[in-house]
Amino acid sequence: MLRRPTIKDVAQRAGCGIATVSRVLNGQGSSSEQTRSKVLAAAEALGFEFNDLGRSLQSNSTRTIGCIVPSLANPVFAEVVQAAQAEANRAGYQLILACSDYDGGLETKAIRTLLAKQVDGLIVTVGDARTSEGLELIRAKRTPCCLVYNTPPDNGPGDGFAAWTVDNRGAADAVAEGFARQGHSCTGFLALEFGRSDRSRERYEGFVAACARLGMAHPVLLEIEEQEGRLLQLLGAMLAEHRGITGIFASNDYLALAAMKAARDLGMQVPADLSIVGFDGISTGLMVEPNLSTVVTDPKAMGRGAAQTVLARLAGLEPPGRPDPAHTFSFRQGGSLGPPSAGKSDGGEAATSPPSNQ
Amino acid sequence: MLRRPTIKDVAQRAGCGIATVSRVLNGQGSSSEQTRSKVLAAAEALGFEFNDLGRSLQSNSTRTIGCIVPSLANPVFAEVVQAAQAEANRAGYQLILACSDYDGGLETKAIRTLLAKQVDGLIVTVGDARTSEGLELIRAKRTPCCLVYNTPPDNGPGDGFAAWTVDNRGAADAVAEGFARQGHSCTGFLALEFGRSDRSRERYEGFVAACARLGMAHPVLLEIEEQEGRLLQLLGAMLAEHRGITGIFASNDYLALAAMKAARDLGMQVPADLSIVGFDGISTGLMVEPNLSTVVTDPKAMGRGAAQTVLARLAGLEPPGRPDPAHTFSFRQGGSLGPPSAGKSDGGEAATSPPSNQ
DNA sequence: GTGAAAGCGCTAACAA
DNA sequence: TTGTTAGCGCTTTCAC
Repeated sequence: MLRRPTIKDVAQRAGCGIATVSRVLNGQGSSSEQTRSKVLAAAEALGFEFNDLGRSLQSNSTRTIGCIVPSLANPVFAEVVQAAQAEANRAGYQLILACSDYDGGLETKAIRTLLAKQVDGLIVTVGDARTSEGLELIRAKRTPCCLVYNTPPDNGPGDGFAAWTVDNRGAADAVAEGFARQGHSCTGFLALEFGRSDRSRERYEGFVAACARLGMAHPVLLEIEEQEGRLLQLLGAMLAEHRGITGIFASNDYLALAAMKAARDLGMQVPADLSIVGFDGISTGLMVEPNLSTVVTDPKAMGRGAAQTVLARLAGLEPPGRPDPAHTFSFRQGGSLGPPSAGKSDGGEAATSPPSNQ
Repeated sequence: MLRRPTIKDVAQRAGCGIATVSRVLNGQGSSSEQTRSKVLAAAEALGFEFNDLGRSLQSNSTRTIGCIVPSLANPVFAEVVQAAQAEANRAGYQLILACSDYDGGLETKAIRTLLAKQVDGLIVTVGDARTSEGLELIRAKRTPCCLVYNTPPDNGPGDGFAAWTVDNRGAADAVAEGFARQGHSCTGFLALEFGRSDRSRERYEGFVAACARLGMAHPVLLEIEEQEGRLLQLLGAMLAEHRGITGIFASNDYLALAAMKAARDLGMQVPADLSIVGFDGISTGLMVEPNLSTVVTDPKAMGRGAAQTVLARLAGLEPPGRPDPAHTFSFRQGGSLGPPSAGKSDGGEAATSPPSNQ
């Protein structure tokens, strides 16, 4: 027989009813030592394991939490997921993961699928909390949900959702101040999935506002279109085009590291010819020379916090308190941020490489 | 009413039977334009969505594939997962992910859970394919499964499993030859989760054998116990203890990068005082100075291949052919591997840390 | 073209 | 202590 044994098979073999099997194997209710051992023996002999489908259908709970992040390629989300999973497991829940690949369509589809699978809760980073269709679905179904790294807007689908997030604007402010302190004025904001990430947008907007406040030039938006191998070339071309810039704020550390490499390949010195600041605080940033200046966040705490929030709601308990926005990040000054070299700070061009004249 | 609408509610509202609703909403069987629109309207009005639990229980298929990897912190596995997910989605399957954290107990538990959830197939990297309990469970249940990065042993639980993997021994061979070509003899093998990873073990064994064959000294096994922040310190201490070593083969790129950093902090030059070779070929290895020498693998291809293999079995088709072992990796020579400096090549210890004289 | 009913594997209420 | 039974939401015969 190829069919997996069911509780019925066990009951038959043990010579008892299925309810008895359920009771014994679940350790609930009472049973005589007699039948206990008979059931145990039968289950063992058959290699019986419960089928969660039946159980979940009956109990109206899957003990499962869905998790959706844009990508696992970004170690930040990998950490969020790992931390959330650890927390969920501790509470006897299983995490089901899906990636949206920064694609709104996939995001909606993934949320729909997880909802159909009757996940008990959801931990989600959406592309844009103001417009996400998926969030509408979650709200309609009233499934407990916590956002991660998204800021819930005052209206739109994300409104009213719990969230563990980073104060992107405050962080961008700190970065702008870092640049100002070193005497930079002409800066750029480098982003990869800009327009598909509300985090990126918030960081950019915050940076623009802070630069204005500090009397610096309006930052240039440096948007990278694709990836896959060509990233360094694209970055190189972009840097070559914007020689006037003395400082770059990258929307994540990976991009920042790539920019450092691209600059080096162009014969530029970091930070003398170009200062670079990242975002996230991934550990690799500490392994390069010079160290990466960056905004350090705590993705583990975010993942854990979000999981606890959902878990608490499932258990009918008070959710954990969230950190003060000002403590959701810290600015780490590293070697990649320094004063611009004399020739560059006043908008001139010290490092002329091919011929250029801005 | 808080309860989610079921097919029954839709039927009631549309004034028809549940079978009709099922047919209309699934687009199967025939139905009059009349009832069609009535059902559609009712479903729309109620915001009805199917509950996969009932469907799966009935159809004996969840259109779900389980995936278990040791950790997402290693970008290699993150890529495997992303690729496998993309492939599964293309075929209308959803990936359910779990991480074992390099813990055998968690690994078994995760496999048990996924099996109980009735995943249709499994894509798995286990700690050790020779001893994994989880693989026994999978085999007992006859769930289609493909290993990734594990080598299926000739006996033990993993025996007979399909696998997409890297020729670890061959790769270790190439690394040893790389060291030999540069004149190294005293080397070390650096590993983090050694003993919890059969990949690591195979790489080490292959390296030992190759060094012997090439007339080099027996490599020192440099095992790191914990992580979390203290990694660089531990590495530093370890490097300081083994000054005689001129080359290190790290079991993954992250460790290799960390070792480069630790060496630099000790005032050592890479590669003059210490050559370093990694494993995996993550992109960050190209962003440091000097470039990381490493064994480049193709985790995306592994994930995709494993998914295709499982999917093919589910569809009753021929699985895709796997690559020739010799083409599962390529050795990339980078700046982190060079000839040892004169003072060090003959086993002495020229570089006595702080004060140094080469 | 349509609906009644059986049944997927399980739990829980109720009877015995 | 134990077995019978209803029913979770769905698909799928099989009559009508």
